[in-house]
Amino acid sequence: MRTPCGKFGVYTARFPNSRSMQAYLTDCILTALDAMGGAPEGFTPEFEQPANPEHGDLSCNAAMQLARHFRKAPRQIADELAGHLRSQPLDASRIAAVEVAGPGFLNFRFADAHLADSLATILAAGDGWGRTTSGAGQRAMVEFVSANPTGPLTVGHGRNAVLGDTIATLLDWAGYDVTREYYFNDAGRQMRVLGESVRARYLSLVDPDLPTKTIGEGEDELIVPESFPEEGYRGDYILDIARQLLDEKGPDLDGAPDPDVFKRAAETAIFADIEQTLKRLNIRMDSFFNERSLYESNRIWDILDQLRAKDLVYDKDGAVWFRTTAFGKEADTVLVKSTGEPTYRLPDIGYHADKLDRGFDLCVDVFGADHIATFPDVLDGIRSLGYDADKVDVVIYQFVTLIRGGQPVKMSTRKATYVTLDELMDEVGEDVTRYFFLMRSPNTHLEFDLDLAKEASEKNPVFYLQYAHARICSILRKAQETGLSVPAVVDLSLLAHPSEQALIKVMMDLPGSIAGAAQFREPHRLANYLRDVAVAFTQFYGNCRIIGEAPTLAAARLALASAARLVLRNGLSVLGLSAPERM
RNA sequence: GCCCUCGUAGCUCAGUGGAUAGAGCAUUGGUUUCCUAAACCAUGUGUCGCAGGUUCGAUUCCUGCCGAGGGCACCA
Repeated sequence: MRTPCGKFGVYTARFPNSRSMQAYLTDCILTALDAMGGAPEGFTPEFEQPANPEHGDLSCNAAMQLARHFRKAPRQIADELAGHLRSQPLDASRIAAVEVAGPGFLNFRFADAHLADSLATILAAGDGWGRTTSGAGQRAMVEFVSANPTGPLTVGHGRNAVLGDTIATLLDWAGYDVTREYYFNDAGRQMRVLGESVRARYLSLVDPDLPTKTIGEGEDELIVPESFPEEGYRGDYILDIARQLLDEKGPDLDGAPDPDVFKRAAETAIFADIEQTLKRLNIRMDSFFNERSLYESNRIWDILDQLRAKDLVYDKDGAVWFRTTAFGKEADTVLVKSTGEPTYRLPDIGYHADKLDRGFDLCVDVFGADHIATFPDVLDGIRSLGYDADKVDVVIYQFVTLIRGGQPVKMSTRKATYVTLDELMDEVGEDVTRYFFLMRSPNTHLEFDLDLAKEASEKNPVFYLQYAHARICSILRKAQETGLSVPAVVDLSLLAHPSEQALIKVMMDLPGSIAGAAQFREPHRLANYLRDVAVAFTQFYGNCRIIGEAPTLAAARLALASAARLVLRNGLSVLGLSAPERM
C-alpha cells in the first residue's frame, strides 16, 4: 500500500540543480567501476549525508556493497575506486576532494563553487524553494477530519485535522494536484440520537415543568428531561442549539411537518462550529462528501450485486455478509444488517470506489488507531471490484492522551467530558496546537499535558523557529535602513566560516525534506528539519555579523540570511504555521 | 486468544542497514558597550526491552519472548 521512496529518490530531490550532484556522482562511479571490470547488473550506488562533518558532504558505500562481487576487502575496492575517480577526473567546480575512510566509505567534499551555486539556486527559487515535481501530473486526494456533525471537534480530531491538512500541503509541494475532502454521514443512528437530544432539551425549555429523570451513575449522573435518550448527547452545545431554535422558530416545532427539524438544526449549527474551528487552524476543505449520496445513487446496492456475482457476498441470519475469510480474515463481516441498514463498511467501499472513479492517482485516508482493523476490509472490497487498491494509502495516528492536573482526561463526545479543539487553541494558541500535533511521528501515542503546554509555551520549539525568522527579518529591515541590499552575485569565498557553510548545506535539504515527508506522509520530518535550520542560522548569527562588516562581506552574508529566511518561511508555511516578522 | 502501534538519556521524543546513537526539557555554571537574551556557550548521561537470525556491517530488517497502549459488534 505504502510506497516508500528509495533512498536515491529522496536524495535526488536534494539537489534540484539542472543536473543533480548524486546523478553526477553515480555516473562517475559507474564509469570507474567499468574500468575495474564492471558492476553487477542493475547496481546503483547509494549515498547519504554523513552525520560527522569530518566525513565530508556526501558519502557512498559502494565499496562495501560490492565486497562480495569483487571478492576483495571493501577498503581495497574503495581505494581503487578513488584512484579511478581522481584520474577521470572529477569536475572541480562540484567536487573538491574524494577520500576513503572507515571500513571503505568514499567521502566526497563539495567545492566552494557548488555551495555558491546552491545559494544562488535558493534565492532564485524564492517562494518556490522546496517544491519538487515527483508528483507532477498526478491528482491526490487527502480525506481527513471526517467527523460526523454530532458535536464540537475534540483534541483527537485536532491531530487528524492537522496531520491531514499538512500531508495535503506536503503533497502539493511534491507536485501533486491536491484535493482536501471531508466525508460525513448525517443519516445514521448517531444523528437520530442527536436530534432526539435536541428535541428533549427544546421541549423542556418550552415547558420547564416537564418531568425529568436521572441518567448515568456517580460522576456521570445527570438530570435530563424524560424524553432525553438514554445514550443522548450531554454537552452544553445541545442546550444552546435548542435555545436558538426556540428563539428563532418559536415554541411549536414539535409535531411540525418536518420531523427532522431538530436533527437538521443541530447539523447546521455543529457544522458551522466545525468549519469555524478548522478555519482557526488555517484549514480549508475543497469538498464535503455526504455518505447519503451513495444510497441515493444506488451505488452501494450495485456494489453489493457485483460482489455477490463474484461469490464474495452471501445471506445468513437475515443479514448480508462479506466473505472476508477469502482474504485471510478469521471471520466474515456483515455488510447489511438484518434491519436492511448497511454497516459503514459498505458505503466505505462505495466511497473509495467513487474516489478512484473521480480519477485520483493517490487517495490518502487519515484515520485514528480505532480504524486499524477495519480498513483492510474496505481495501479488499475495492480490489474485488477491480480497482487498484495500491492507490489508497492509509495514515494511522495513535491517540492523544490529554493530561490535566496530572490526570488523564477521559474523552467522550456523548458524555461531554472531552476538551474541545477550540479550548485547546484558547489555552496554548493556534501555532502551538498545530506544531504540537506535527512534531511527533503519527504512530506514537501523544501525551499532551495541558498545564505543561501552557507553562512551557514560551519555550515551545515552534517559537524557536519563529524567533529565528523574526530575527532575520529584523536584520533585513536594519540592513535596508543602512543602504545594504541582497546582491545578485555572491562571492562565496567570503563566506568561509564553518557556520556559514554549514548553514548553506542544511538549507539545500529543504526540497528533499519536504519530498521525503510527503512520500512517507510524516510531517514531523519537516518539523525536525526546520529546527536544524534554525539552529544552523542561530549559530551563524552568533558567529558572524552582517551590518558593520566590509560591504562585500556584508552583502554576501545578507544573501545568506535572506536565503535562511526563505527556507524558514517556506517550511513554516508548509506546516501551516505563521512566520512572524516581529516577535 | 487474534490483529495493529510503541519500547532509545531522569522526562518527552528524533534517528535513512553504515563510521563516535542525537535533540528539547530538566540539572549545574557562565555569557549582553554587539544586527531581537523568546538567545548563546559549557556541563553528563545510554544493556537502543530481552534472545536468536539475515548481513561485510543491525537501534534500523526477520522470528520468538517480555512490557505498555489500542482494536477485535448485525456501533461509527
